[in-house]
Amino acid sequence: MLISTRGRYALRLLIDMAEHSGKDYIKLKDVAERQDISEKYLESIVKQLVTGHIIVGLRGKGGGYRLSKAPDEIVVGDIMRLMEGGLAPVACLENESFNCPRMGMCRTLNFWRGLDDVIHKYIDSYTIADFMRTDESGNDYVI
Amino acid sequence: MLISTRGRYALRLLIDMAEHSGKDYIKLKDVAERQDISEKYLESIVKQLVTGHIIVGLRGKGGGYRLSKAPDEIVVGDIMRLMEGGLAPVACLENESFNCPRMGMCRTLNFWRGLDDVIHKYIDSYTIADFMRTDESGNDYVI
DNA sequence: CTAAAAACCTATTAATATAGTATGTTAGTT
DNA sequence: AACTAACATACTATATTAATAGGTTTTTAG
Repeated sequence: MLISTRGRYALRLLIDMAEHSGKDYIKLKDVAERQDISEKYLESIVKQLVTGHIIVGLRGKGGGYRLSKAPDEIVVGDIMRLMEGGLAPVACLENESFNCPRMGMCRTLNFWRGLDDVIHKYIDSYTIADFMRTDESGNDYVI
Repeated sequence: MLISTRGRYALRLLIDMAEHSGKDYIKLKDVAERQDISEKYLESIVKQLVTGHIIVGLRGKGGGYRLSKAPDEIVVGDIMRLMEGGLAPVACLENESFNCPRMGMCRTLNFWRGLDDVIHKYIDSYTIADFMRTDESGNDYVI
């Protein structure tokens, strides 16, 4: 599994926030309810997004979260890399610490790099805006 | 991690077998040594490849394994799907049993399907022959 | 000024997958 | 008959995932 619940939930959360953004801050409780995701689990996801400067939190009564930039500036690839801590399809590409001794002579390394490329290219071609409802018909489907 | 050691090792094993194939059957012990992979662990991988009709085993002295078809007929995508048991990048696409209740209204499903597509398209564009050494210079690199 | 609300923080846990290891048994060759 | 190599089954340590639990801090509203 390349993408875990953290990445998927983060995406749904951000789309939800983008669609419900107005003057007020958005409460996690509301998102959790609408998206049917455990509020407590969402908290840990949201924390990461705050650290990554994707969203901003405001404490206290009347507080909540808001996006730190426009939906069309939030690249899905950035969210996934943030939430999953990298997105390497194979261990060889994950980090420096792996440091495979076969690196220099490996026949398959470039193949994996190519796979890594197509994945990042794809997810970097989408922003949160691409997932938002474009009309007011109440149509929840993206065709 | 989309691809585990099983998928990676299977690929290296098949490339190794393709390059060392002659009239004799290839012994697992030799592949394990050349590739520096535990022979016992390779056994479990090889078992899956036999079941999947990618390679054929011959018991007894002088036995071993051989490819069941030409290297350029062995598609890497088929190997990965066999070894990893599917290759879904997200749980939603994995199997019928997951059966997400949001399937019908999910805003992100098509995005994940697209990701799934680019992954399969990429790995299906390679065969074992693409990894084999083309000259006799002893050059182990694929540029 | 106090109570409520909401973000923020830290620790724990059940379940599952991964990457092997260990110990055999069966079949076929020399 | 001895040897070899595939084939088979069971076990294990470690890590990750997907949460849950229970609390603390900050801020606004009444």
